Amino acid sequence: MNREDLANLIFPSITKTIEDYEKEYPPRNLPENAKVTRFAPSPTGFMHIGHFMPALIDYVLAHQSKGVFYLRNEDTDQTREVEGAVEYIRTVLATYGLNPDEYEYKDLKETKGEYGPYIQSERKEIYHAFIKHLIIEGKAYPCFLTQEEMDAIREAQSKDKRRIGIYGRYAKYRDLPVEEAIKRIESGEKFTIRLKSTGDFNHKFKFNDLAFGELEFPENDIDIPIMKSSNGLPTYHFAHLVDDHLMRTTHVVRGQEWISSIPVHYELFKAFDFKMPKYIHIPLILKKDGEKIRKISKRYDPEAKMSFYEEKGYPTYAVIEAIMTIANSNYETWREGHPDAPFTDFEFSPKKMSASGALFDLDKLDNISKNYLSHLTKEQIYKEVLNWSSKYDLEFNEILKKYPDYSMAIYNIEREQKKPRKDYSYYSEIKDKTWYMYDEYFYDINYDFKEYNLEEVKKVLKTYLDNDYFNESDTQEEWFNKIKEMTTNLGYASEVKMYKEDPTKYKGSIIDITNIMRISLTTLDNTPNLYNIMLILGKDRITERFNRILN
RNA sequence: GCGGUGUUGGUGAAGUGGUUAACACAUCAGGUUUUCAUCCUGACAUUCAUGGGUUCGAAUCCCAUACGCCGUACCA
Repeated sequence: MNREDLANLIFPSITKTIEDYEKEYPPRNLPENAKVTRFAPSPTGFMHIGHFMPALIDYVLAHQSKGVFYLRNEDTDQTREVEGAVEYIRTVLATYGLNPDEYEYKDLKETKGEYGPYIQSERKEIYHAFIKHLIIEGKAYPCFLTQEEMDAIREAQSKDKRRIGIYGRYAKYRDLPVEEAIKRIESGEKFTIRLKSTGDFNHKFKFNDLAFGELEFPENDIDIPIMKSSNGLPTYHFAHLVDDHLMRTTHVVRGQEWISSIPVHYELFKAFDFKMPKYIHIPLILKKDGEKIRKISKRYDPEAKMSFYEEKGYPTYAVIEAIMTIANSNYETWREGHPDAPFTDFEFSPKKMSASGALFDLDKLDNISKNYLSHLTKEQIYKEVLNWSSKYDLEFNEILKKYPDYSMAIYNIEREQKKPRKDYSYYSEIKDKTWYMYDEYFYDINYDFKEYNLEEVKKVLKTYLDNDYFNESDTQEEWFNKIKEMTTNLGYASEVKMYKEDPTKYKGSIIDITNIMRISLTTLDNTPNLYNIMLILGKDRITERFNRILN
């Protein structure tokens, strides 16, 4: 009996060879230097910013080289799989405009691309063919170590301060005679398939990472599992090898946490004599937690999840900008020179990527977002808030639908000018800053007139109404002159300067008068320009709101 | 423990032997304005983790140390 018998025993139905698959998935016919990238998430039901960043880079790289960006579903760990996860990933990608060129959406019964299946659990026989090949070649073997035995090994190694893993003398079954292995398998013993490593831990090799530059590692000498006994699916490492080779991936973009797996991947590719793709390991996104710095976590940091940005209502543009800024240090400078260019025009350079992890700065995001929103038209803002509120604030959504023009007028305050106001950073903030403009929200009001006593407040409001000062056709100057007139009549200084020169001569200044009016109309002492507010509110509302206080 | 990798202000960072150590965010101060936001002006690392060296000259080159982070699963 030989290794071929062993291989046939383990994979009786596998008839295709790796050469068959080579032919089935030939090199892609793409322009020179076109990059083939992939986004390969596990379907765990959420999207972490640490996954989104590589996806964004994948997309940029593929698109600016006229290559291919494909989506691969890495569902080899079915215990972690969550229903609807792929659908969710598709939605997030679509939201940010990162639609893959090749994919497989089971729920939609939609597939695109010639290099599928794009779902790992559907590629089982491909992996098996590759594993079978390895077994025949004597480069992989069945291992009968039980979980308990492995735990014991680990414990002993850790106690003796040795490297942990199944290697050297710990790899008990690597030289098991074929006959023996066959006997055990035939008797129904469980086994995993391990790589028969040929590496020497004391021998180092150099590896070039596009982001980190030259790295040095000891060779892998661990007989890593390549096929799980639990479900016959390959481990990540093996699936990476097979899929990225067959799908003709040219560039693998992934988080820095994978850097330590390079020796394993290096050996795996060597075992088949396949060319390795280029690797771009990207920095981790970190989080400052008090004094400590750690990897951002979905559990403790809401901003780790992409849903956070969606719920809060950050424009996708701003999120992409913020992440690009972290990803490539010269992005901001580029953006200054190309304010209207799509981000895909930016020539992404892995070399310009910082090697150390970056703290994600929400203040910076706010700033980017604020600037972006300030340059939208009132129609655009309205449309976006409408869209956002339709998902996250139905009540507000109803009000917006009821008063489109009115709402747009609010958003337009000091907007159509060279340097527009910057009021909002995200859509959920808009309601917080405009609620008082809507009668629907303007009830059960508690006014806080600060240092102004109610009698004085009433006097001001009454004077304004009695003189019928408000006229909707007044220019801002006319409107203001009337207020000045009232100010003087009531014994206040109509110019702040005058008041400052000699405060004893006046009851206060025009600031006090406008503030009293402002609080009366909005309950707030800081709002956009009062003239604009009043113009939008209109005479009836002004009268009604003033009278509310007078009575 | 072992392996890897990193360390320039509160944050993202530029910088590769000679710079006042860019730029942006944040913060603070002053000014403009009817408040706010905007806007304008200014401040904000004598110092590049620490200690040694090399050099006329170092954040930049070399060595050591410290610390951070990642990995070390039949998870990806």
